[in-house]
Amino acid sequence: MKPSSRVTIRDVAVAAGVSVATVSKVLNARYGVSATTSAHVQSVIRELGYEASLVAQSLRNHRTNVIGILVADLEPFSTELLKGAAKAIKGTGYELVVYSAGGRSSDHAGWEQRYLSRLSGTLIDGAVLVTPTVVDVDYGTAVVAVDPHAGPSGMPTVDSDNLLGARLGTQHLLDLGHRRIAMLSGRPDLESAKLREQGYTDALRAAGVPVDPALIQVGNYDPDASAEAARRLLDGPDRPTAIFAANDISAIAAIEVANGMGLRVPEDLSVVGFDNVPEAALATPALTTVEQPIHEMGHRAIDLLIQLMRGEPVEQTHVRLTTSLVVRQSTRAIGANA
Amino acid sequence: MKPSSRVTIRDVAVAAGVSVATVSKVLNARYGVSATTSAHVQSVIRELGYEASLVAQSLRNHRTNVIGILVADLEPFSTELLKGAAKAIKGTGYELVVYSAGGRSSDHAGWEQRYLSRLSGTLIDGAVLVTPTVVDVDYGTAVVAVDPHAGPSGMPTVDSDNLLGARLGTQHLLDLGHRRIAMLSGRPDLESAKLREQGYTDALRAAGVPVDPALIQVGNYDPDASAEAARRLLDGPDRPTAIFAANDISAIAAIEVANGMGLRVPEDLSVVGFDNVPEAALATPALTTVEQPIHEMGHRAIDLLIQLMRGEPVEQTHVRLTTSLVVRQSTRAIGANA
DNA sequence: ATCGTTGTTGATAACGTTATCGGAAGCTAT
DNA sequence: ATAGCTTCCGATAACGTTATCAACAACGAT
Repeated sequence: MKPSSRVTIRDVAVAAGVSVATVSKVLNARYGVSATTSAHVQSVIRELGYEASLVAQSLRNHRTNVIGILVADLEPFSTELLKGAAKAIKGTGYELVVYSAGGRSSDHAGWEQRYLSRLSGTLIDGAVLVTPTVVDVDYGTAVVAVDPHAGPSGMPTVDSDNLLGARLGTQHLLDLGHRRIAMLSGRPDLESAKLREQGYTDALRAAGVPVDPALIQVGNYDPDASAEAARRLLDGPDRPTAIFAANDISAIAAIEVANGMGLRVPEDLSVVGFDNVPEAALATPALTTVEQPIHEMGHRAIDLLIQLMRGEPVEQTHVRLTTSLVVRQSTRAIGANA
Repeated sequence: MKPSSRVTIRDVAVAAGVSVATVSKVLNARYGVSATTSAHVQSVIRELGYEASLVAQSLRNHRTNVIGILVADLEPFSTELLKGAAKAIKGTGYELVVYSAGGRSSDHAGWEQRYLSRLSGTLIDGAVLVTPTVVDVDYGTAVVAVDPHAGPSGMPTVDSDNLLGARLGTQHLLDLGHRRIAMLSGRPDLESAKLREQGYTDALRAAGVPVDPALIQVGNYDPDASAEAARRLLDGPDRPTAIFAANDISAIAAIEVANGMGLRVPEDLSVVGFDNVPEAALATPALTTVEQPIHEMGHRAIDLLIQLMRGEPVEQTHVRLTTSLVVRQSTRAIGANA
């Protein structure tokens, strides 16, 4: 009745009256143990509820059967990705560990490098990095980057067609008759943000609508910064009639700001987001947005990683999935009445 | 140019021309290293990109600063819980590890026991168990159970008021005039499922509506089993006009079955779910459901766990949060036309 | 009787890290 | 000059596990 400390392999050995080496052999079904001892040891293992320490195992054996998913934070995008990854990992025999330092990541770029150094070689056999900032390094382990900040490079990546998606989102607003369309852009240092902004300007130019730099404000993919940027956009004299936001979180923040200023969405202002996280559908009004197939991105990242870990040849190391428009209630034709 | 293997503390020591002990002292800011050596070692550390192995550290020091969240699978409920937990952990200095064996858990009950044995003592200082089946054991580590299968017992727990929630959901259907209300129940071995079923029967009895055992079918919290159960319910001659499902996944499965049979929701059949995961709002029609404050459950679980780990006195070891009804589009007054 | 073979078991090193302890060197006070 | 003190550094054990190798017994074959 004092199971206060872990039961180790040594406890099992003592209880069974054998050496730790023998217990280890039984555990790993190694040759060289008599049937009777094996049975006895197994019963002791069950009795004590012994389970080998993952940590000690992985320090000794450099192969664990664990895949790590390294995220800066557990926000909607990364948790959706987890669902897809979890589905992909079923039946593969691998286990999944998600690691997050919980927001401490903002202290410095290169968090993924630190996490990876801390975990790779021991604990995990391979890793999926979610929106990493550094991808040009040669890590020791098998690694796949999802939505990397610098775009596809040497490292295997999975991302989606940000350029197309931004064109679709902007075109949707153009089709509804909007001409003063603002952009709530993402973090300027990230490839995805650049592409989304470029898709926006491309669509405007193709439609013959001049691009007004004053209508592009940085929201940094962040709710607070986006709220401020939205305030700047909506406060001016010549207010835009629509906002294309670089992600759903920014779009939702913009809607809140608009409501606070007495503007109704979509009657007075149309808003389009990007990502299609579940929260987009929960917003009021439900958000029209550009969908990234996040589940599939997680699934494909795991598939690709497992191929790499097994040393199998991979047909393509850069997987790009398509994006599409999801129309909900936050957009409306200009001038249309309720 | 051969960073194929991990850079260890030994590599740093050699490169800096000191012993591993000294490097360790520098890393941990221990007393007994001159300022000049310390600076030199630190520069070498930066240069090599060295980061201490979490595994080796935790094997040696039994205190890591890592909290584990152990889940059977990464489905909507547990991922929502993660978001709340992630918020709670910010600024506490703890890191977060989510562990899942990826569906392998179904092979045997007691997965939480195995996971915990595998990780506790090493790697994690404390754990949050999500819907564990066994809670009466005295684990060695600090542990908090969320939504435990057997209801609150000796172990600290966080759950929500399932009984009240089920009454609310059923009452909503009664208020809409429904009398033949079916129940798609959960896994019979789980406390939460029992309470939800009891809330359903309580509400019916209080309204003077007889409970028909044929209208209670086991959906097991599982989409496939729920689809079958829904088929049984809707196939009969005296079809129910409403279904109260034990969770959102079951409810969504039921809606799909109804659609497949040519029944429209909510015109021909009203459906109420339980949980209010984001997927509920994404369903068509958007699901009326009983909300559990899942984010807050995750937050409170982490708060409680950290208190326990720090040995602080806790006011209450069993936290129960309230549930509430969220009305969306999947329910309608009986006989009402579109 | 001796040898080799087979079957079974245990002692030990190693994985990467940190805490403990002892020792070397430089200094001050006698 | 020597004793004592301080400062700095390195050797080593230990955490829990597994692979390697040696030891040992029993046995049949020569």
